[in-house]
This record gives sequence, structure tokens and C-alpha cells, in this order.
Amino acid sequence: MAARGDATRDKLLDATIRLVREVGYTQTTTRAIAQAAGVAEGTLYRHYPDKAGLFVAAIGRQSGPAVAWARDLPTRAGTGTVTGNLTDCLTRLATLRADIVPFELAMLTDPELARAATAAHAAEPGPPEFLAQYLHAEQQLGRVRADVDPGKVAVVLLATLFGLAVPPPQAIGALGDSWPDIADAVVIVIEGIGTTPSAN
Amino acid sequence: MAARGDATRDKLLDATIRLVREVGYTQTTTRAIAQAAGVAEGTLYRHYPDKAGLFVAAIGRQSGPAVAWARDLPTRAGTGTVTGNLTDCLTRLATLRADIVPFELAMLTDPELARAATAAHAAEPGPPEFLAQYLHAEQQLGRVRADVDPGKVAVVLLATLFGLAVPPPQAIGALGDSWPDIADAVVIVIEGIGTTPSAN
Amino acid sequence: MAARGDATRDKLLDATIRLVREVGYTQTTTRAIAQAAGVAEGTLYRHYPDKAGLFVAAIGRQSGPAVAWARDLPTRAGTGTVTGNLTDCLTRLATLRADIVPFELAMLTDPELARAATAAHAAEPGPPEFLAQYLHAEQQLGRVRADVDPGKVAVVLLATLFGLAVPPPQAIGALGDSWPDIADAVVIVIEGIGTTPSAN
Amino acid sequence: MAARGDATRDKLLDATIRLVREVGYTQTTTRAIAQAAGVAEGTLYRHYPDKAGLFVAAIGRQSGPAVAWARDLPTRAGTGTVTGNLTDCLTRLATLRADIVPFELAMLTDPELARAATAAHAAEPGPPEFLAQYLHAEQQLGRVRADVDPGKVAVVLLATLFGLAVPPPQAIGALGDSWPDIADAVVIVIEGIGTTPSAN
DNA sequence: CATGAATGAGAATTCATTCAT
DNA sequence: GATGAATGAATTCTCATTCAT
Repeated sequence: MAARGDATRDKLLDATIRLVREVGYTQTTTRAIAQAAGVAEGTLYRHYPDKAGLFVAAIGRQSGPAVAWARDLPTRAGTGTVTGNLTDCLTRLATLRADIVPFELAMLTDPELARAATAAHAAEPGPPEFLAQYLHAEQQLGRVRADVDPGKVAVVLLATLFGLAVPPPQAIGALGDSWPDIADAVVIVIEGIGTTPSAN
Repeated sequence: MAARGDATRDKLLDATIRLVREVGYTQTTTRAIAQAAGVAEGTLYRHYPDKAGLFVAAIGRQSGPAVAWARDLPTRAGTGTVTGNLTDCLTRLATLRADIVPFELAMLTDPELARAATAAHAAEPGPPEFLAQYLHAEQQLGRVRADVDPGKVAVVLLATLFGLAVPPPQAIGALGDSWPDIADAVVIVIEGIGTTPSAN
Repeated sequence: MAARGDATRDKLLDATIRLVREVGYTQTTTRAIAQAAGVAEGTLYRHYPDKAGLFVAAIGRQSGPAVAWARDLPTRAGTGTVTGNLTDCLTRLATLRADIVPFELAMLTDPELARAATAAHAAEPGPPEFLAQYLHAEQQLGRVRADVDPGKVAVVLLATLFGLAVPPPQAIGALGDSWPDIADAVVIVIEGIGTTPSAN
Repeated sequence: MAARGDATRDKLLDATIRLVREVGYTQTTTRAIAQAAGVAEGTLYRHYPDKAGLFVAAIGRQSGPAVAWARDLPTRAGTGTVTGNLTDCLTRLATLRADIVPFELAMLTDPELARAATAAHAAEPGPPEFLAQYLHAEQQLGRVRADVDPGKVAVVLLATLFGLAVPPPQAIGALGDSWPDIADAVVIVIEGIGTTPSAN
């Protein structure tokens, strides 16, 4: 078993992910995908109902490990340091999700793809929920201030992660030199920027 | 002066911005733009070299006020509170940029548009630089901790802003209820999440 | 007025009718139509929403005169001879409808085309109704036996017409020599085949 | 003998006939046939040279009994009544041919299929010839008027049969209520519509 | 300046047919 | 014989761009 078909599916998903990353979503045509995968254009449709279906599958395969990893975060509450745990988790998410960001962008640009994706993955809990659960647990343990909203902090952290992961920094500015890595960002968000009381 | 041409250009830019926001970049065809603007398809090419040119102009017109506003931020160092100044600035940026985000997303999805845009706007200083300048000035005044990197903080703040501005929260999660507004996010980033020393 | 567009529309309709008659419905591709009309393939879609729309328009233009002609038949009741009137009407229908039969066949083969056509032309009265009205009027005048059902006779006449109009006689048989013309058929149907009482 | 192959062939022919009747010729793809027959797509080509070959075989199998039945008609001349014999024959033809009409329509729409079919069945005598022979025999017996052309009457009868058998009456009109059955039609054609001398 | 018909390259998708297993 | 993945030419339709009026 595992037949020829599985290898073809893998080639198609690989090609899709690579092309979206390298040439952008609008340029990732079915012809380009087929060519990059080394198969005929028609083959694509034997394995996926249409182009959107292929993209959803690609997103799914790529998201899987990232989501699985984040799912375990809440169990680490109370161990190590909060900063360390969050940095660790977000760094891995960043690494794993590097290939997903272009797809998320594509979904934001193309309503049709967004529809297909949400149709496929009904609202399951994802990283935001896991992060919020973790932060809540740390609050219970007294390791995080009680008056912050775990959900909002989780969203801010992931929004920042997303904003930083967006490929060309030129979108935000030419401050290339001081582009922060994930660890920098986590420290900044967690520790604040240290304003003096007189400045608040 | 201010002939009919200006009115036509305005109608085209308005239509472009509205369509990108409402139906997404991929659906914003030249025909749709012309129709929404109430002009013939060919008219577009009398005012802009091509579709990308129109989009670049739209981005420019929409970005102008936002960038101009941020330019003044450094002069406010030492006045009011740091949190207040940043919240104020970022909130305005968020408001003004609501129409720009779809274009930034489009540029990230379509390399061709990105090329046209960067060709038009050479690397001028933008919000990241202005924010960094402001933070640096506050550091000099002792109102912000000396050991944070102003550039990195600026980028984190803007990345967060960008991440939060991305239209459908479904991209990040179904944590809709606790979706933070800009003020929440600024407070979180500036004050940190209040970890206890033992947790660090 | 009458602009360039009208000429193009005519060329497209002409090409469509000609191709369906000459090479058959399945071979009448949009490319073939455009080529035969001497326009680009995209031009087709400026004038008709899609291929089915073009076909419906072609059917409409071709059916128009035929239907209009039949509409006047009931007013002739009582004039001339019944056989003459029917032969006259059916002969004209046959002539005019020679180009429509391939389309009617196409509609019977391709459900999608049928859907488009019925959507366009809601159930308006057509030749069957007009023929039935005429026969009923002649019955009132005592020129047609009272016990025949005008509706059924109308349908039989048109069904026969349709069956005879179907292009290749090979579908029904190789009796080419004695293929009846419309006048023959009308006489046969109207007068019967003259069976003797003993044979009934 | 009568190995698995025969069963497969039957399943393919059954599926073909069912699909053409239910979804139309254009929708009857090889994939749909294979699926309906419960065999793999490739299997089709183990039993028939190509799609047209399968269709020709389907037509042949379905036409066989109908043609065989009509072949015996001439031997009935002089027995029963003319109207009864013709009604009987045509009714059976209609029943048996219900599944063939869609194929005849397909042949009229798709020249390629027509070519394959005529190549397979060279011009053998068919129902038209048999009907003509029967009518000629009845003329000899004095049961049918001598001055009608048996060939023409045969063709008119079969053309009417074909016209009435065409699936959606919408092709001819919305005169649904008075849609005649075969017996009605035969009576009308045989007896005529009873015009008075003055009307002729 | 404005128009909108015309263009034609290219996109997604289908489908009859082949062939390695 | 049977399978079904793979093929690739062909089809319908889109869309940025041009140009005669």
C-alpha cells in the first residue's frame, strides 16, 4: 500500500508550498504546480477536487505539526520560566509556520480560498486557545499578573508573530538592521518597555 | 487646473480602495474598478500606466495622511505619557491604515505589484523610523528603560498593529471575544505581562 | 446607432448557426465559432454571458420569423382549403426551421443548454398552440370532423414535421427514394391512407 | 465460455444505456460509465476499441429486438385490421425504442458517433422497409388504397413515432395535456382528419 | 479626454485514452 | 482480464490592455 498515488500527492503538496513561498500566490498557477511537481496538469485533479482543495490540503499538512506542538504548551505551566516557555513555543511556531504565512496571506487576499479553507477546517481550537490556556494556568500559579487577560495576551503574541513573519520587511519599513527575532519580541512583550512611573 | 481629470482620478482611486477592501484583491479587476468608478475601462489607462500604477497611486494617497501624522510623533517626547502617546499614534495609524492593509497583503501575494510599489516609493523613512526616533527621545529623557532597542520595539509595535489589523480574526483563531483593540495591545506591550521574578 | 457591436453579434450568430448545421453541436466549440465569425474568442463573451447564452440567442433569432408566421394561421380558418393552409404553414415552418432542428436536437442531448433555453423563453404559446387553434376554428366551421382532438392532431403534425426534418434519413432508414416532402406528409396525415371499412 | 468478460460487457452496456437516458449524452463520460458499471475506467477499453465502439454496441443490443419484431410484420398482411397491425407494431417499436431515441439524438449531434455507427451497421433493411413491405402487401389485398406510396407512408409513420418519442415535449410545445399516445397518432394518420370535400 | 468593442494570452478544469502493476 | 493513476490536448471563460471612433 501507500501506492504511487501518495508519492504524487506529496510531490504536488511540496511543489505548491515551494511555489507559493518563492513566486507568490498569484503566480502559483496549476500549470506551474504541475510542472514543478513533475506531473501532468490533469493529475492534480485526480487527487484534489480543484485548486483550492490542493491549497487547503497543503495548509493542512503544513499546519499539522505546528498545531500539535502548541497543543502541549498548557501542560508546561509551572515548569521552567514563563518567558522561556513562551519563547520556546513561539519560536517553534515561527519556524514551522514560515511556510504557512504565505497561505494565510493568500486566504486574506482571495475570498474563495478562504471559503474553501474554513469549509474544510471547522472551528477547531488552535494556537490562540492553547496559548490562552497556558497563560491562564500560569496565572493560577501566581507566575503571571492576575489582571491581564490571557486571551488578549495570546492574540497579541500571535499577532506580533504573524506581523514579524510577513516576508518582506519592506512592508513595515527599512529598519532592517534592528529587525527583531522572535526571542526579542517575546521579551519585549513580556517585560514591557520599562516606562518609569512618572511616564504613566 | 483641477480639470475633469482630477475628478476621474479620484473616482478611480476611491473605487479601487473600496473594492480591494470589500471583495479582495483577486476580485478587484480593472473592469470592476471602472464600473464602480462609473467610467469606461479604457479611461483607466488615460490616467495610469497600468493596473499596478493605479494601485500604487491608491496606496500612496491612502498612506499619505498616516505617514504625515506619524512624522510628528518624535516632537511629542516628554509630553503626556509614553503609553498615551504611543496608543494615540498607533490608534490613528490603525484607523488610517485600515484601508491600506489589504494593499499590503496584496503586495505580499503579488510580487509584480510589490515591484511596482517599491519602484515608486524608494526607501523613504516611514512610521518605523518615526516610532524609533520617538522612543529614543524618551530614553534620553529617562522615561523609557535605557536597555531596550528603540528600533526593535518600534518594529514589534507595528508588527503587532499589522497582525491585529488583518481582517478576519479567523486567520489567527476563534478567540473572537477577547480580540484586543489597539489600546489593549499597546498596554500589554508597554507594561509587559507582569511575570514574577521567580518565573524569569 | 447600430454600432459595431451589432455587426459582431450578427457574425457570431451566423457562425453559430452555420457550424451547428455543418459540423454538429459537439464540434461547435467557442474557438470554432470565433474563428468562423472572424473575431477573437474573448469577443464572444462581450456580447453573450456564456456559450449557452449565445446558443439561446441564436435559437431565438432563428425561431422568431417561424413563430411569427404560425401565429397568423388561425385567422385563415375558412379561407382556401384545410389541406392547403396546413401544407402552406408547415412547409414554411419546415423551411424556416431547417436551421433550428440541430439546436432542438442539441437541447435534447445537452441538459445544460436546455436549462438555459427554457430559462430564457418562459412557456409562451408556440406553433402547437397556433395549429390547434386553427384546427379548432375549422371544426367550428364544419370543415374538419368534429370528433378529432385539435391538440393531438397539431402535435402529430409537428412531430411528423420534426421527424422528417431530422437531418440524416439514415436515422430512420435507407428508404431514401421515397422520402416524403412536407406536402406528401400533410396529405397523408390529413386524408389518411384510405383503408377500406373491412380492414378496420 | 460466457466468462467474466460477458458479465462485464453487460454491465458496461447497461450503464451506458441508463446514463444516456438519465443524464444525457454529453454528460455520459467514460468515467461515469465505468463508475455506474462498477468497473475501472481502463476496463472499458478491454472490451471495446473506444467510447464510440461502446456506444455502437449499446445501440446494437438495444435495437436488436425491435428490428427483429418489425421484420415479421409483412407476414401479417391480411390478418386482423390494418389499423390494429400498425398500432401494434408501432407501439412495440415505441416501447422498445424508448432507450434508443437518446442514442439516435446523440448520433445526430455528434458526427463522430454517427460515423462509427454507420460503419458498423452497413445499410441493412430496417423498420422502414418492413413497414413499406407490409403496406404494399395490404394494397395487393385491397385493404389499403392503391394510390398511396407505401414507402412514404412508412416514413411518415416512423417520423411521427420518432417525433413523439423525443423526450421533453417542451421541444414542441406546452400542449402537454393533449400529447397523443402512439395509438392516437396511428389513428390520426390512418384515418385522416376528416375534412369535408368542400374544404379540399 | 472619454469610450467600450476587440484582443489574445493564459487560467482552471475535463476527459478519452494509455500503461505499469 | 482488471485496475486506476497518469496523461495532455482541448474546452470554456477571464482579464489586462489597446485603439478606432
